[in-house]
Amino acid sequence: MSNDRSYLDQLQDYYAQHRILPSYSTMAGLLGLKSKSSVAALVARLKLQDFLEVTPDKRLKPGGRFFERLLADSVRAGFPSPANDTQHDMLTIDEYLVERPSQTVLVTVKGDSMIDAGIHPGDIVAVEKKQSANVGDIVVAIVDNEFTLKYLEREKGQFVLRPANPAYPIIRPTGSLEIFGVVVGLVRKYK
Amino acid sequence: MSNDRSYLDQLQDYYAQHRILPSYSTMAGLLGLKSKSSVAALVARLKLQDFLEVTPDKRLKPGGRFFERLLADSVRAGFPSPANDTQHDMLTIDEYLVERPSQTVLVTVKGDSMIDAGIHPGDIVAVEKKQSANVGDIVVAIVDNEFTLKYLEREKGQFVLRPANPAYPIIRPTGSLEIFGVVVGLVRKYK
DNA sequence: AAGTGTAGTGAACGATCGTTCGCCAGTCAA
DNA sequence: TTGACTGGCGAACGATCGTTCACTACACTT
Repeated sequence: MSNDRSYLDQLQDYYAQHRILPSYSTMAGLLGLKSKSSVAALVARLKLQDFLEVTPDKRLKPGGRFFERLLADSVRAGFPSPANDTQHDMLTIDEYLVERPSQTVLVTVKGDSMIDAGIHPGDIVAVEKKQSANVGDIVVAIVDNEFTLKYLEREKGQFVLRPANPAYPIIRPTGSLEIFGVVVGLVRKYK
Repeated sequence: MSNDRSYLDQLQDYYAQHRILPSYSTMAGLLGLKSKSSVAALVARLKLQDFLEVTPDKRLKPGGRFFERLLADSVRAGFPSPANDTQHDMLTIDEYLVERPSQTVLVTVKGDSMIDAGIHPGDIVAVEKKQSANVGDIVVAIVDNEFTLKYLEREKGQFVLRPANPAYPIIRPTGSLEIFGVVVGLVRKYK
């Protein structure tokens, strides 16, 4: 039923507060239902719509569509136009950017060698640590014992590091190229 | 023990995958521990360090520091530094970027009118809602009932909206200028 | 060598979990 | 009016949960 929508809303609120899903009985209390079996039925319905899933060990977890926000939320927030392109299926920026926390490090950008890629000095990039990268990726390589942020490109069968700034030279590493990780995200704070 | 750190890493990875915390027994399997009581002890330790908390109904949930990320120095801090002490710089992206959550909205950038400011289409800007802004700020204004992302400038005593792209014209609003909010942050996800 | 503290083990226990089933009330179409 | 459908209720059930406790193994002190 369409009532499921408001139930889902409350679940989303709970999740936003606690970052986990409640048990069936606390769900019942939360949603105003008086029986766990009602909750079970609701959960079954939400699972069918991909709002909820279960882990391999049968624990309840948010599904693919769980983080969809209602258009009404935006409208309520005072948006003048019903532009759906302002929608975000996102709760926190961290979870949006970082998929493998244990392998991810934040690095403050120094210098303007990647300025044409929209990466400014002072920006913070999220770097996922791994040795392999694809051509075209923005990578953090280790050159002269320092982090270097560049495009990874291939030139005559060799990997090179290309800055996004014509004032800087392409770096052609002698011997092997030590790659620290791949840039998966960027964060900039203004003011 | 410093081993707790690697346990926490695995917990964070699990959470990033599933968006929930596992039960003690699946934790044991995940971490290579053979007893739930080991997990209980670990959880108790992590709770003391504010990495984990419990909800009012005694469910385990991520704590305040659960989403902290390592902020590496540009000079080779030696990320694989295993035993290096606990005192690394930590940063929580959301707290870093969003200071007033209730007043802040995320908006996806459309068009390339701010490209020279390093704001690309598809990027997400964090907008703090308020009517007042300073000259030089990047603001979200409402023009013709649509959002517009531009620099706020002053020209002959009048406010104007200046794009960061020579291909676009400066917008000189007729009458008053309606400002939706000020851009306080930018987020970009690669790949 | 004895003592102290710190993970980790393994078993037991009551509490809580999510499931299941029968039943009820309202809605809607035939 | 009947019958099918839907959402919710309440109770019962076995499975799993997290806790607790006694014990082992190892690393440091002193």
